[in-house]
Amino acid sequence: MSNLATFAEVAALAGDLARAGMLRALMDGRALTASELARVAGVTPQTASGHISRMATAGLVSVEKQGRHRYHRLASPIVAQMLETIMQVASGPGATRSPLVVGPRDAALRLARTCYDHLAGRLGVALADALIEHGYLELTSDGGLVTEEGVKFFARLGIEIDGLTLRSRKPSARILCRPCLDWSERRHHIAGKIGAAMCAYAFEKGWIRRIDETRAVAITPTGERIFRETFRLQLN
Amino acid sequence: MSNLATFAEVAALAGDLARAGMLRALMDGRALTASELARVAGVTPQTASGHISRMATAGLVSVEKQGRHRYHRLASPIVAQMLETIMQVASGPGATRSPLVVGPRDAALRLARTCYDHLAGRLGVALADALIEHGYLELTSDGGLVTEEGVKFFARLGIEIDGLTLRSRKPSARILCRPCLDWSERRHHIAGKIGAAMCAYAFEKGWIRRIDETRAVAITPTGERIFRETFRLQLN
DNA sequence: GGGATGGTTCGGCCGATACCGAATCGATCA
DNA sequence: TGATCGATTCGGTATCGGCCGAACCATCCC
Repeated sequence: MSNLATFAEVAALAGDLARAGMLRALMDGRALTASELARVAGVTPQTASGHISRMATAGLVSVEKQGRHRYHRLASPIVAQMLETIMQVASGPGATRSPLVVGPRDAALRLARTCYDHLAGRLGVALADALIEHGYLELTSDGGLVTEEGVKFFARLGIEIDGLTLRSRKPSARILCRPCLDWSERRHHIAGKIGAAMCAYAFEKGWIRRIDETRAVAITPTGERIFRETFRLQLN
Repeated sequence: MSNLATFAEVAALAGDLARAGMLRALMDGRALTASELARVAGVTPQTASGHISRMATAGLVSVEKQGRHRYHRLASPIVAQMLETIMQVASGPGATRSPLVVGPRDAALRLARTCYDHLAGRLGVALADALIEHGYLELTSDGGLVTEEGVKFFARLGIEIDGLTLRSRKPSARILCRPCLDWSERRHHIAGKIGAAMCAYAFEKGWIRRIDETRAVAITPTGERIFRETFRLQLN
């Protein structure tokens, strides 16, 4: 087959608790140093170094030297998608719904966070709901579609994709979004190109900002207004 | 998080060579007995039994008792999609393109096979190419779309989805296909609802049939004609 | 019931690997 | 140039988990 050994190797890499922690930390698309990865994984730097080099040779993460630091990030969106998909399976009906104490930081994560390059959490799900509600977007389990009204809506906002405004494309000819199951909400939110573009735009316009360089994001007063008035969504 | 331990558990389950072999064997959507799984994995029945029970409690496979046999299948399409995605990462640029001797059975697999519930191999890729070529289908990395012409084409053939003919649906409102990277061709073929429907239809009409109860399928003379004349594709 | 077949449980062996301490390499800064 | 900090390499230990042999349970058939 497509080399079963390689398949097992990749899965096994994600199957170690320490490495899984590192990969999860990289899920937001940012690059982290080896020591940061060691810290999030709860292991010593030398152990982390070994893990990282294995993941790098397997093509899971890419390394970029910068002075005496080494920045690591997920090698490609495919890897992020793989991790998401494994999460979906792990969150499935078989998963033991452990009550699990929810700390304040976890609460922030549940409210809004980045998921590789797009938005997730209550914000992400509510955004998806609102866009679908108003007929700007349609989602199925297999893919998604921006409607003609959606094209106009995004164009009005000035959201660009691949350097082109949506307006310049044939409306029905492009699939730009992909549903992505949310682990905290267990509902779909918007990934794919449109998801990434919306997320980037929200950061750029100051609607949201990162909390302490984590995956969690806070909604700014401006964002609060925009999300309520323009997107007509209410978080609670 | 969405319980990191559960995530690692799932990945680790796929990360063992014997279990990976079993999962691969189940990828075509059929149900296999414990002994069959033991054989494909190259382990003794008692070892296989342990593997199976672990995968069952984790929600990767489901078990169905039938007399003194136990039939195992992938617990859900999500699991199949996870395996596919891991394959994609494993087939990535980092993968050692081992020349790997190709046996006759492997050759059949490369020509045409099922991939969970849809068609893959040269046939699957050629089919996707032809449908896109004639404007019946559009694919991107994030999803796919059946065009209006495609809707008419499938309706003419009589292919139904979810019990409804495609005709009865609004053309642009449904995304029914999902690209799925082919490990042998390294190109996309058609998964999702439309992929599953086409595959089932091809079996039903006798265009293709299974070879020795494996994933490999043979193209019948009828199928040969249909694929050439109706779908206008040439395999070689 | 007795035999055959599919499947599972138990116990012990053993190889793989995650982990850390200590030492080393490389780059930055005083 | 020495000091510092990030990162890696090496060696040794301990644990985890895959594997099989043997025994046991369940179902079907004669």
